[in-house]
Amino acid sequence: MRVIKESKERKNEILDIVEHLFNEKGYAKTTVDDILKESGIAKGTLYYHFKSKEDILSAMIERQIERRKQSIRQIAEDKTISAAEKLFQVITLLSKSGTLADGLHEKENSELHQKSFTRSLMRFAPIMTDIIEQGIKSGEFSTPYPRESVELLFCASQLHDPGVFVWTKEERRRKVEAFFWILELTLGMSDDAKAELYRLAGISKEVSENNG
Amino acid sequence: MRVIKESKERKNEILDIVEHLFNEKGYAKTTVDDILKESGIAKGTLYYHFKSKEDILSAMIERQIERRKQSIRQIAEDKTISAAEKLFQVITLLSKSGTLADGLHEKENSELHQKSFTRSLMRFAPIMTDIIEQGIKSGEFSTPYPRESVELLFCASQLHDPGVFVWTKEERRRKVEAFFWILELTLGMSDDAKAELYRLAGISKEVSENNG
DNA sequence: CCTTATAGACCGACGGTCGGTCTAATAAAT
DNA sequence: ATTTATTAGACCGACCGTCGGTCTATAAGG
Repeated sequence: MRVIKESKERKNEILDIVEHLFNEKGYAKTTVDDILKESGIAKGTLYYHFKSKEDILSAMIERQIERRKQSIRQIAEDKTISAAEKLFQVITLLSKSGTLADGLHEKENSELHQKSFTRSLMRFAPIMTDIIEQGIKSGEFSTPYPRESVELLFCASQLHDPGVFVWTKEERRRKVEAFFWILELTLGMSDDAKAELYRLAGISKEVSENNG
Repeated sequence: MRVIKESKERKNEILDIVEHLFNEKGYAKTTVDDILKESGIAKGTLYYHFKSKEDILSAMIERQIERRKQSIRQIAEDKTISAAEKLFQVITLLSKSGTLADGLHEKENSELHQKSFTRSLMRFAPIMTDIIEQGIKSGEFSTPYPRESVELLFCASQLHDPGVFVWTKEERRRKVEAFFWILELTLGMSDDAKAELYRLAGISKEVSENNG
């Protein structure tokens, strides 16, 4: 019965399970006993590793963010592609599965959503700002407020999160269009950069369509 | 002890009290018993008028939104001022006391915040879009996406909500600057409109300074 | 004028859920 | 031998929500 694992390993195991549970039933509706049942550990064990249910949530979000941060950083440091393409890749990455946790169409997940949103912005914005500044140096972009533009775009992405707002197909199409339009405008994209963005967006149109 | 009132009246009385309590302690940390104690009614009475704690939250938010909607509509229908000034007045109105409820510097108010945010956007955006379209007709603004621009600006206002993000004074200054810059850009403001906006923003600079 | 009835507002003890604590025993690792 | 990880689950207390019953007002019937 008794299996001993390193704290790190056990923690990750628990986080795997709550990630699954929270995304399925939502944070509030997942009880601690659910987590226990699913992971087959005792209550004492859970509270040995985490100090509260919310602590588990924070840890899960932090882990998710850290993973994405690595992916984003990798894109940002890629020397073989333009800033415009980097930006596009990051947007694609983030729009996959909402900005945050997977498929929480549920309301009531405000805690998860809110926490994930603010933490993501704080952690991703600096890297994305780097990308914009690379683009400014290379002449692709031109804006007096790179950081603030990134933050704005980040906020705007909430509009496309089906867990927050529900739109019709047509509304969604318009909103995606508008998003790209605002992107060009606020970043002051050069004609070349625009062309590249549209080329990329054209190729993988699924991005905007999967997102509902 | 027993005082009998009409349902409407009692409901409003309760909503007055929860408005106060939720803004002071937050939704999650306010217990139903707190509401009872503060309003001097019994539990059964509360649940006679509302079906759940969350129902109370919804009702409170709905009432707040309805009030603001009246104010915004009034501004939108004012025939004596320009669209630029209308927009400015609406922004001022909304930024007063955050986008939503007053002074919830607390985290953990995600429920209140989230609900209020989405409901506000859905209810206010149409009226604000009207204002933009008036501005387009009068030549003050020019944009292919009036509705989407409004939504974007609305989302962006979260960045200035001290209950969501905490910035230094300098950061906040920059963000307000950036906000106005993006406003001009996305709405395609004419030089006249820009000038008017800056005149108005200059006069009541307190707006951006009170907001922290 | 005096009962009787009906409805709607009101009451508060109680039930059930859920997060979190505590204890006491135990096994593996160092 | 001490520390670290684990187990099992009884127990606690805070909370939300329910339920049976009560009070008041107004109206109808005698």
